[in-house]
Amino acid sequence: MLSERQLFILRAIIDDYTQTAEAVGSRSISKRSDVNYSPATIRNEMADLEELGFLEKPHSSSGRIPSQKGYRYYVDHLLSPHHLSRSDLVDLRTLFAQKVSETEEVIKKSAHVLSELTSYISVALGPEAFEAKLKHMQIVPLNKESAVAIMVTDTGQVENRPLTLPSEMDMSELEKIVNILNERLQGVPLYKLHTRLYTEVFNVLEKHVNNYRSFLDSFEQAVRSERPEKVYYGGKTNLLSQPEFKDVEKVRLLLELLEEDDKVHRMLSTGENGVTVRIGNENDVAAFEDLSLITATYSIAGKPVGTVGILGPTRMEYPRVIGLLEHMSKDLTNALTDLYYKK
Amino acid sequence: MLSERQLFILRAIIDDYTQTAEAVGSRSISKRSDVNYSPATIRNEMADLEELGFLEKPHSSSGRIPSQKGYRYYVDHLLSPHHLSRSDLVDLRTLFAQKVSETEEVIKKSAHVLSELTSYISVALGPEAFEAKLKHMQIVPLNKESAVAIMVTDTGQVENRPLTLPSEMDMSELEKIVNILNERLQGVPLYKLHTRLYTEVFNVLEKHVNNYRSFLDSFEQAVRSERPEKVYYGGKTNLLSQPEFKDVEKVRLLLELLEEDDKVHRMLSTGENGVTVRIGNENDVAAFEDLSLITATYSIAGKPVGTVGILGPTRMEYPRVIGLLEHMSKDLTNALTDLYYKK
DNA sequence: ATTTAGCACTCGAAAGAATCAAGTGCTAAC
DNA sequence: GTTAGCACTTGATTCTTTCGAGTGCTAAAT
Repeated sequence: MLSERQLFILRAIIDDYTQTAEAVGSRSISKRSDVNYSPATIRNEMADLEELGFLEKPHSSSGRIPSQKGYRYYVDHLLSPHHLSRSDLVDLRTLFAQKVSETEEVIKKSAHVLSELTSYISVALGPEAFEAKLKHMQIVPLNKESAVAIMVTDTGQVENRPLTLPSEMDMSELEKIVNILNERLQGVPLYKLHTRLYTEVFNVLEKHVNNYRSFLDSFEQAVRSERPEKVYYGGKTNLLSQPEFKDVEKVRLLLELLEEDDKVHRMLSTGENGVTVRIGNENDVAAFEDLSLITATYSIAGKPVGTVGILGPTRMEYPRVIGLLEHMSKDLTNALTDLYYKK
Repeated sequence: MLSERQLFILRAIIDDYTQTAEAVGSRSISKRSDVNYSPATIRNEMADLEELGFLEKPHSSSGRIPSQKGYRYYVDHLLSPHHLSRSDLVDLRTLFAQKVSETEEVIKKSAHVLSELTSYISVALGPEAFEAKLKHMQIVPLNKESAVAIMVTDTGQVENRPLTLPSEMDMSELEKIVNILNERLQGVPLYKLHTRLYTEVFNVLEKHVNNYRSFLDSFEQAVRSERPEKVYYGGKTNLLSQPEFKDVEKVRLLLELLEEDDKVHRMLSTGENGVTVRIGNENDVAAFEDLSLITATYSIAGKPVGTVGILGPTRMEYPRVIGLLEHMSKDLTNALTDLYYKK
């Protein structure tokens, strides 16, 4: 068990290092006005903390920096529930004071504000259209051969897919098909559409439409084609000002990773609900070695649908970032739920 | 006027520097098998070329590098119409051999292929939906208050905007409105929609619909809200491997600029048709000082609608990149024209 | 039994000096 | 007009030196 004083010193070192990015020496802590121990005493404690794995030394005669274990302890045990500063609150409030009219826009803006506020990189996953249910379907023919299928979900998202029409299909027939599709598929989640097509629609179509076979094939393909999930970033360049990225090679590795949306997507959608903190190697990605990722989920009508997060150096301002994300997550949940379920 | 030999030397220096990124000395040129002059002779010519402004020296005792004027001369006068290498052609052909089914996807892929092929950054502007004409309009109500307006253009693009419904509007009325809108607005370019609304639709709506006023207001706003144009990038991190970007600060400036889509958009949409080469400062952007931007436009049915480009170091492989872009521009034009206008 | 002053020691960062290699410009010879 | 020869310039690299911040340990003070 760590003594009161050890806790104090650990916290002091993390706070200091968070700001300066330089190893913290015993003297600089001892000089703080709320400290009455001599540098020597503090050195002894530091040596103990190092032995316990909470601190480490970049080289043998330097000050200490927190280890990953140190940060972990700090986040798990030393973090008082953080109250956001007045100005942070104001910034968040103005964001959500604007009339929210479209999901994508809100997510983008949230990511932007988060990165502005923190000077770190923010990431956001849009709400998964996938689970949403079909509200209305429309097929608009463009010419004899091609058309666009449009699907509107109950959450107001619009998906559109190009479609090839069988050569001998006339307008009235197409209209009939659309009616049948709407009748049979309303309320079906998008990801189930293509299976339902055969169980629900096939035989009805068979009865009423001549050329149903080739149409159905092309339609099924259009419906099936999965959209890769979108990842939104804010302030991708912010980290470049941080001293841990003075090396271009590191920058390249990180930015290359961030361009692979699917990897990032997998990393963010952990399934866990609420705020999650992953420090350094806990991310299982080499490029994140000295980065931490903090994520929070947001929901629509009680169902978690997306994630916002902050990617910063391991020495990031945990309390503030966690506070911000908690708050942002709540605001997003409210705004989106309002948007789709207001009566 | 430059002598035959001067032209040869200028070209040799540019070709060499393009590959090595190191100042070129007289000896290394003289050693080439197709050269019979001694280093001293070449030094004399180099001194003349420098005086004329085509070459410069990083420092007094180093070899020469091409100046911006040198590159400009090279591009304008020294470039033989470039034939693409077999492997480049193959890569492009396989890209367009796949069935093209959606605009955005094609543009994205094109950008990706370009950056892969060149190891530079590729940029692409999607086709402007703005000029396209309305083919069909649909309004899908989500609940009592909100709806989504969907506009399909004759080029197959789908735009959707959220909409607030007046509180006392029933379904039959909405249907009537949609019919009127379609009847009156079909064939109108999207960017003219909101003006036409008042000249064409206002008085008809007045006659047939009770609650037309507040609906029209909200609809007009939805239609007016301009979508910021999208810019697609490929290989944003490619340049980081180039020696001109060993300095993180430069990287930051560039990447920050690239995040401002509107600026990039303006830079790319010059109005000029065909292939354009802008070298270094010709771009009027500080961050592009040692970068060149080569762009080419692509068209749908003869009308230029978008741009693809390559951003690389000034010492880029001009002939190859120009060849690639010319080719890509033609392929894109064909693919997209096919997509929308095939009979 | 803690705490602290004192001091030798360690190590990286910064500054300076020495060396090297590539390349030039100029002069004089071909 | 061309070229060999040579003194000279300059950035890059490597090695030293110096400096300062900080440690660990011992012994004295509380």
